[in-house]
Amino acid sequence: MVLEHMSTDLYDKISNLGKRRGIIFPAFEIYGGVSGFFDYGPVGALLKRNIEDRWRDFFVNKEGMVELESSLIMPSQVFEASGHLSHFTDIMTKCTKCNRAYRTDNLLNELGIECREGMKIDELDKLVEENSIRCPECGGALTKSEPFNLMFQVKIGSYGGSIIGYGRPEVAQGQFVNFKRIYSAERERLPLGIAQIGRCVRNEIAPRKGPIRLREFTIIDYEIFMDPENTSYSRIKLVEDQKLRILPISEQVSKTNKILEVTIKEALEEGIVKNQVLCYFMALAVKFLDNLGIPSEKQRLREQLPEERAHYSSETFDQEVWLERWGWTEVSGHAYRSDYDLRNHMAHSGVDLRVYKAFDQPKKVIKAIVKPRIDVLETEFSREDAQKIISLISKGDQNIIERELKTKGFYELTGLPPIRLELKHVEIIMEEVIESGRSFIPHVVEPSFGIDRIFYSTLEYAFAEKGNRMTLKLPKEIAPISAGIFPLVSRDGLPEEAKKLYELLQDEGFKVRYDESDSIGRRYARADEIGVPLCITIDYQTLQDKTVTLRDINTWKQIRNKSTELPQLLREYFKNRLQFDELGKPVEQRKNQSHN
RNA sequence: GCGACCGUGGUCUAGUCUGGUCUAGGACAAAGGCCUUCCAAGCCUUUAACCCGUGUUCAAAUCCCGGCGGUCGCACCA
Repeated sequence: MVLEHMSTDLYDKISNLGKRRGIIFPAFEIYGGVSGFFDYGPVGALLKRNIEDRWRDFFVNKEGMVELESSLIMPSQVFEASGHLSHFTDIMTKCTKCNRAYRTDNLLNELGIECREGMKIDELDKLVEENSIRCPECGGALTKSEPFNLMFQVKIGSYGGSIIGYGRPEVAQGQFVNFKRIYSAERERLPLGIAQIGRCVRNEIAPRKGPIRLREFTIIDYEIFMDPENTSYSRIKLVEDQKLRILPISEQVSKTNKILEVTIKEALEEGIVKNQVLCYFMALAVKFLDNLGIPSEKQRLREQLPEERAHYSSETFDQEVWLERWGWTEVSGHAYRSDYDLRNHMAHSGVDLRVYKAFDQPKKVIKAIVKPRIDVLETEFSREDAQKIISLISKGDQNIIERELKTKGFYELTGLPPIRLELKHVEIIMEEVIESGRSFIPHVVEPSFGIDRIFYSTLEYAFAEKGNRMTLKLPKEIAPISAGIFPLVSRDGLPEEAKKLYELLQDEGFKVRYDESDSIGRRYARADEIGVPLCITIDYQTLQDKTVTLRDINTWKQIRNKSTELPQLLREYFKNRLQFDELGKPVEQRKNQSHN
């Protein structure tokens, strides 16, 4: 989608506002800036924190789940196990003539030369040479390939013997490496959701699109560990009828791109979404953004095409939001990660990360015991090989060996070379044992949110203009400042009275701002720009009866009530138990008399 | 990383083609004061910019080169 911006668009307006009011702006501006880095100013930091707290409330507190805060820098072993070291490293080649850079494997694939995943640099270069491949753009010769890693590498420790670490490109690995500890601290329950809000770094080649694609950003990764044999989520009953807007693979392949509007119940029944847990949290994600003021009709859940999905994931959806300049933009991803991560950490660390779950009742299980017949083996194989075979049998899954021998008549032992084990080589004894439970690696459903993108989307949907005035119509729950406290004029004791109320509300835990400079209208306008939902004005009547006026950011309506009532009333108002109109008696709109 | 276009106070811009009249003009914003009984009123004062670095020239915001940054397109975004 190509959008022409002859005039300033929403992004321009928001980046101006962001700079002027200390919301969000490019980092290191005094040194010319570095692309891919943005800083949050005083107002932005508050808003971002409120959005994160909102997320906590939705996904952690209300779901009875837990939170983790793990290290940003992790040793290389973590990323060897997670696959990031191989997958986040692109092997690139450059044209010596026009300087264009290519991923060597992509270049080969495009030219119909097959190369398998994880090929070494030498092997790729050899293919380039053998097929005498040159720059597809200008025909120039290509350089030797070099690895380009999207992860920031750091040396841990300063003297010799330091170890290599990386800045995490996602926070999720923290949950996996700490799984065992948290699982036991949380009394060994499944499903167990472990959330983490944290900074991540990726050394992107060419970050663009303002705060949409950053080199340092905040991610919320939420790992929901569950028993693969029980992937139901009881709370789904509560939201069955919620509508989801889904763009399935089929609609993308056929290029019709029609968004299906289905209830959660239908989505699951019709297999549009296969995993119940995944579906539940996607629905919650839609609700969450809706709660931030991003209407659900401006969102969609796009199913990732098989080629864009991670190889271990059987289904992945992106939650996308419509942004004026960039169209549909991913703000969260929802992936079924199977047991991939824990399995790999288990293999690399050697630590058993399986969980044990007792059966309701101990079960009688028929177990096969495969006993090698040493006499037969030794006549057919050398003594050494026979020993190897015996060892391999004992390490293998006896039930599987038994089943294969009985159905196929042989079982292939994975030695080098593979050895064909036949029924005559063993004696099979079926034994009845009592098992009280089973061990397994939990499977994981991962909703993952890009907070900076959600932050920007929230601003875009809150932004409103009235004449030459701008207003951030943020939901009051996430407003950076809850109320502005203004004396109508800066004399006659009104400032003193206003400051009393300011301190009272501060003491009561509200985020409030006091302002007495310029006309009252100008102060309202300033407050509107940073999304202050309520402006409280102290006027001459306050001096007589202690009542103040409250003005609503959206309607400009005013009501009047006693200032001593405010802490209680505001608390209810910000919890959404009271509407603005219920905060006091309406005030007639006044005309400005002084300016006539 | 490649290509095109672009970079002037806090924000938006005029000026760049055709070097000097620009120690840079305007609008809005901001700070201080006066005034002020409800939606950016008015008056006074103040702050404040040519992205960075070379070069060409008597003279550079303006022209050349390099860097950094931005937008768009391509590529990248397991």
